[in-house]
Amino acid sequence: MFALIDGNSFFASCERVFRPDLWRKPVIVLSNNDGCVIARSEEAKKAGIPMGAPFFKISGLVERHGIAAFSCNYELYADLSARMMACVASLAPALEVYSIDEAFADFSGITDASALGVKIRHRVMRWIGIPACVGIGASKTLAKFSNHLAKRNPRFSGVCNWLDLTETERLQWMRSTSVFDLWGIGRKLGEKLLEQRIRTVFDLYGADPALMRRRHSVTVERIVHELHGIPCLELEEISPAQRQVLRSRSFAEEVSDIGEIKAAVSRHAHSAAAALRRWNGLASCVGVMIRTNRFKAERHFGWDVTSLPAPSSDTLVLSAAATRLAGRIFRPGMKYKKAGVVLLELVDANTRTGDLFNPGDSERSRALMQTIDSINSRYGGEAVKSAAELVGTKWHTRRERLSPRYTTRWDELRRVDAGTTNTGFKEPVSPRRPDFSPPRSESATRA
DNA sequence: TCTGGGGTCCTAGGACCC
DNA sequence: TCTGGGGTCCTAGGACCC
Repeated sequence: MFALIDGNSFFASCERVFRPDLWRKPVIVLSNNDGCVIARSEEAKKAGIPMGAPFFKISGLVERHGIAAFSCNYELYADLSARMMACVASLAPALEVYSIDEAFADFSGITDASALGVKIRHRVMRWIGIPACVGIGASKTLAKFSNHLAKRNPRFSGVCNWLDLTETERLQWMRSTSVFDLWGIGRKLGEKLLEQRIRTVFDLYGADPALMRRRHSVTVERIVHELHGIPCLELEEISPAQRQVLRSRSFAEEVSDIGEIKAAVSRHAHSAAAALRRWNGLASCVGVMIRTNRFKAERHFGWDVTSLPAPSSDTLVLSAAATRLAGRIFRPGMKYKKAGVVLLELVDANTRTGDLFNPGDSERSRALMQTIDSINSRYGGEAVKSAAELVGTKWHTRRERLSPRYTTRWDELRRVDAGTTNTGFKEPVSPRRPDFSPPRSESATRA
């Protein structure tokens, strides 16, 4: 038996944790460069904000409905996510953290799964301040589907256990849900299924698994089995080693100066190398991409890869290779809008077989990287950076609506002045959620 | 004016091996 | 005249996920 625990409108909910004045108000979170909508609270959905909408196209709607719009505060979300996962793990030890806002749990052998689901949901709300839903089923796909139902139907109160439903209810829910809403069915597959008159989850449930494999792929066959409660996917408590690290960002403005392009590439190389060192990895290859605005007629997509003499996690080595590539693919006169760095063919530094003639990163390099990492972890990600990154500002990312990193920076802590009248900390105007409201003392402690 | 970022998996086809 | 069978590895492209 599997459970799927999923934070509701996760990024939007994170923005509300320290802003009770925004409870029950429409909230949206924007992608990097304040580009598109990537998270919406229920109220924002009701106001008609579509997922993925470019911000500039909906700014009228935002204005009219008084919607609070935030730049993406990834540092905050990652920290609240880690806290949420630890909280879930306190009740469900066998956990697979599937994404920033969801986790699968092994519920096998649990006598009252629904009660445990309710308990998890309440604890996550009480301890972290994030509303979550729980779906329970005999396969991951059914747990996902149940979670989907729990999110959309108030009658489940946030927890849906497929095993508790009657056969009639199950068929009803499957008949009334589009096949596009299933985990693993995207736009293309959904359209192909539609051509064969497979419209609802029920239609796919009734399809022949072997035929689905022949017509589509083994993944669709698995979904059919999983809908019947035959699990084809296991809980992966230990995530397999990462195969690549990619860092890329759009620029606030178009850039045609090679110095500025190299500054951006250098930044991404530093960030990617730091990510690599976090799990003690080494990269054998480095790739660089630069791209003009994809919505304009004049286009150039530059891309090249190089392999290193020896696998490395040294920021200086990786960044030198990356900026060299950038110089090679750059075309003078083009206006670039995005740059990225990829680290490929990753190996684990602990288990790698060394090369007699190419020892790779020296002791000195390792010590230097360790020092940089500890300074950056204490004073913020970019406290130590390379001089190349100081060139230009057009390539910086636009983030005009950024909230404080309440939980990871001392100087951005939520400030509460006790005993004064004007605290800047507004109590929620509307009543709180009745089943969730934490006791006053606890919410004060959290803040 | 303005349009995101970071991943993985599966399949088909070609190259190559014995 | 006649020209097999079985396998792996790699890559590109497509599709999916959040």
